[in-house]
Amino acid sequence: MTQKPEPAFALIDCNSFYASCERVFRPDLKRTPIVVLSNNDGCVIARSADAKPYVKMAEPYFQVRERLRKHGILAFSSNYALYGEMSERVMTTIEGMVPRLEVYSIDEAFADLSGMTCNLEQLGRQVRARVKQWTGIPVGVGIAGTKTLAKLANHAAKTWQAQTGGVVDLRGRTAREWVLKHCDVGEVWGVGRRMKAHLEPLGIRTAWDLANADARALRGQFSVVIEKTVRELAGTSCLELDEVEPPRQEICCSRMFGERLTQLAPIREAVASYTYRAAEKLRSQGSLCKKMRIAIRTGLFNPDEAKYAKGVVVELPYPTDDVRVMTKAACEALEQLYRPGFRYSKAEILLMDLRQRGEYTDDLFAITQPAATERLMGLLDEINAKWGRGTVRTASVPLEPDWGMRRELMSQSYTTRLDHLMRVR
DNA sequence: TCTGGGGTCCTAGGACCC
DNA sequence: TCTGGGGTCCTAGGACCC
Repeated sequence: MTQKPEPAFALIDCNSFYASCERVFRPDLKRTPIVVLSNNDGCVIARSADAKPYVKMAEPYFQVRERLRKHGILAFSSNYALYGEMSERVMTTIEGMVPRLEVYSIDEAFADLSGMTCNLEQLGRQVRARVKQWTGIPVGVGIAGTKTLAKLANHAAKTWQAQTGGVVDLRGRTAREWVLKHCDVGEVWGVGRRMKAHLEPLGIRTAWDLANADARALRGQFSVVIEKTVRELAGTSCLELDEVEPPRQEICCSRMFGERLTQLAPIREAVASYTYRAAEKLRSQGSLCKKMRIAIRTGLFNPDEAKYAKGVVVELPYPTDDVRVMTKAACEALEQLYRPGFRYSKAEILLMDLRQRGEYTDDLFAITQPAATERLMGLLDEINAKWGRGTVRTASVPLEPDWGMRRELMSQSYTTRLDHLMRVR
C-alpha cells in the first residue's frame, strides 16, 4: 500500500514584476529606481526595490510626480502586452521544472512538490537561477506544507532577502515558528484590513497568534474563510492546487476615460468598445451570457464635482456571444442611465449569468443563438487573431478614440511588435 | 486637471414553496 | 387577538486577492 506523501507547496513570485519587466529591456536603468503606473497614468502600481522607500503603493501619480523627479525615479505607463508576454515566459520556464503548476496571477504561481524526493530548497534555488537566466526576471520562492504557509514563506524570502537568498523553506518547525512570530497578522494571505482590525481586540497580532487561535470559534464569529486560514497556518492543508482554470463566472470590462466626457455620443463609443472587448473575452472561454450590467459614473474624489453613478442589469433575448446583440442592449441601457449635466469618468460592462454551450436545458423550446451567428463570430475572432485585435469590429467602436487611455510614458512593445524590436549596434 | 482593473467566495436575508 | 416550521433558490453586499 502506498502512503500519501506529506503535502509540499511552493509559491514562486516575481519581484516587483512590472518594474522588472521594464528593466529587462532597459539595462541602462539597472541602477535607476523605477515605478509603473496604472491605466491613464493614474497611480503607482509597481515599484522597483530602490524606489520603495520614496513612494507608497497606489499613490496618485499627480501627487508624487515632483517627489519622483527629485529622487531621480523614472515612471512608466503600464504596458500589458509586454507584461503578459514576459509572464508566459516565466511560467513556461517554471513548468519545465516542477510536476504540477497553478498559475495564480500574472506574476505568481503555486507548484505542488508533494512526493518529490530531491532537496526542495535546492530546487527552489535552481528555479530562481533558471528563471533569472532565461527571462531576466528575479523571483522569490517560498516552500511549506500548505499554500498559506508557502505564501508566508515567500513573504519571508522577500523581507529577509539578504539572509535567505530569496528562498525560504518552512517545513521545519524552528523556521516556521520564527517566521510566524515575526510576521504581522496582516501579512497572512486571506487576512485583509478589515479582518486585521477584528482580530486585534482578540489579542491576535502576529501570524503565530492566528496559527494558535481557536479555528472553530473564529468560524462562528466570522466565516469559514478565516477558519481555513487558521488551519492552514497550523499546518493542515485545506486548499488544493487548482491546475486547470475553470471558465470565469463573470466577465468585466471597466475603464476610466482618458478625459471627462459630458456628451452621450462619445460615452456610447466607450460603452460599445468595452462591450466589444468583453464579448471577445466571453468567446475566448467559449461561454454565452444571458445578462449584462451596464454602469456609468462621474469622478469620486473631487468634492466640487457633481456626483452621479448608476447601473442597470439587462436581460438578453437568448444566451449569446453575439457582439451585435450585446452592443444594442448596452447602448439602449446607456440611454436610460445617461443624464446630461455631469462630467463622466468611467463606464463598466459586466457580463453575468454565463454558461457553457449546451449546458442550459431549462426549456426545450427556448430560443437559441442562430447557427449563422456562430459562424460569423468565429470568423471575426479568426481574422482578428491573424491581423491584430480590432481589425474587424462593430461600427460603433472607433479605432483611435479621443477619450482613450492616457499612456504618455509607455515603453516599447519589445516582445510583441516587430517595429519595436531592440536594436543592437 | 489628474486617484486602476480585474476577479472570487461567503453570508444574510427575502421570496417562495409545501 | 391569535398567526408553524421547515426547505431551496436568488440576490446584494462585504471582504478578500493581485
